Amino acid sequence: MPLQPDISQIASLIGDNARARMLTALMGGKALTATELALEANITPPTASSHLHKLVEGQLLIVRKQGRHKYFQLQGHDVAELLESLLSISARLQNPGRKTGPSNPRLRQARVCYNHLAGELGVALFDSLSAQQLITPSPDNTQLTTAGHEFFQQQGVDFDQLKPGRRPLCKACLDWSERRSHLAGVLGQWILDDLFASGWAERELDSRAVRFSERGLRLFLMRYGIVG
Amino acid sequence: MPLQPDISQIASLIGDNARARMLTALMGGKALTATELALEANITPPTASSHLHKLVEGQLLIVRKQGRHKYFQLQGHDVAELLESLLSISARLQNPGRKTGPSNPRLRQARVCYNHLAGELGVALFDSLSAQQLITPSPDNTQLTTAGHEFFQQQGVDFDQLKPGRRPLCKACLDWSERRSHLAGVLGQWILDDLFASGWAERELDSRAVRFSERGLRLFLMRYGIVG
DNA sequence: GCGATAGTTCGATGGCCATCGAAGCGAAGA
DNA sequence: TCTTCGCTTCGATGGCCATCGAACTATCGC
Repeated sequence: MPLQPDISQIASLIGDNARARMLTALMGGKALTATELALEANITPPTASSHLHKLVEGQLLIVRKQGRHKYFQLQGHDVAELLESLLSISARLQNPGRKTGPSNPRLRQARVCYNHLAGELGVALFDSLSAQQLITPSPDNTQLTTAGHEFFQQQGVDFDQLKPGRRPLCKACLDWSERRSHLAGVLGQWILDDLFASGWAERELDSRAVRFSERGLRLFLMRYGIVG
Repeated sequence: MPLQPDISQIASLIGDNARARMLTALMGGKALTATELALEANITPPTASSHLHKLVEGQLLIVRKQGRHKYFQLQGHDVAELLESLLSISARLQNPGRKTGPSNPRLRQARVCYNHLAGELGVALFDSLSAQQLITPSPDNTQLTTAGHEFFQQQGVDFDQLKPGRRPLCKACLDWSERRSHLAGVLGQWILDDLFASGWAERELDSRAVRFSERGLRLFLMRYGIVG
């Protein structure tokens, strides 16, 4: 039993370029297969297999076998949060001053952060919900107000079905491009899922970017009272 | 200008055992010299010099030259936060289930987290301030209530002198041993500094542990209304 | 100035590990 | 059953990098 946890183990897992690319690819929230991840990291299947084995061993990924495919995904929210904070710091250090965030406008506007919406729109959503007093934040678990509860119930959220397991309903997640909070947690996940389900937006195939349809964007802004 | 920031650079800096030990040593908040850090990491001065050069280059550390000594410290709060979250995850993964936190009771009870108080006492302090409505937390910058403002003014805080620069006055920091919040930010720093200044506690020489005197502990608990 | 101490530079060494090609394995599908 | 596809295992290769000893520079105390 160590006196202090060994940081270097986990850090060195992320510290390899190929593995880092796999992990950031998995920040898109979708489970990806071994070959897809090999493609993403620009390495051959054998190399990828070795890396993935280590990542699973190190408990950063979990794997699900399905037929002859192997689907990998991030182990959990805390891993996603760690990656997000690494992205945040790296962005700041590598873009000295300047405008923060990715040059790719699509990524900056809206992207998936593990299982919820991030980017300009994600931050705007969070701000709007705060301004309307639908959420009342607290440090560890951001709370939904009674007004917020009512609001989301009207939007079709079944709070009984989103059984409050160990995951918090609401949670503030620091956005690496905007450096402000966006909404994570079960509710954040519901909002993103709902976006896709209602056809207002769709995932881009090979990236974390979220593409809104023109109509979808309009309806999204209207529903959540986002101005600007 | 990269489409996504390169995580692996920073992660690999932390991913070396010797460097990781230096960084965690610097979580104590004190600036340390090159030889002290070499001692801490169990390496010879030349090796340490090479590592420290890389850490400064990578903007994780800043260095201050003083005579023939070179004092190193963490570059800033975000670096400290990144390390803290790494500690948190590593602790969970390496102590499967079981009781969280370090086995060293001194470290568990009270330790320095960069520049503020962490551990059981740090968490208890945060809870007590919350319960007394002296702080009212929000996700990005935890606010001081008017009652809290008054309270700390009585304790001798000169809010004019703690000029609100870019750093927030209050801030919730996730504790890696307790998995709950403790108080960071300018005010968190003031509390720790005050602890040392008033002689209620002192740093242990070679670790992050904070040693309270018997009298100091009693006064500390009383001042901040901590029960238990 | 002269020794002592802090830190660096240099070069050599060694080990770890990412990488790949080739071969193996297992599941799907025809 | 044979082929194809997804993934893994094995072995070999190469490169990067942590490490140290020795020599060097700089600063301090005297």
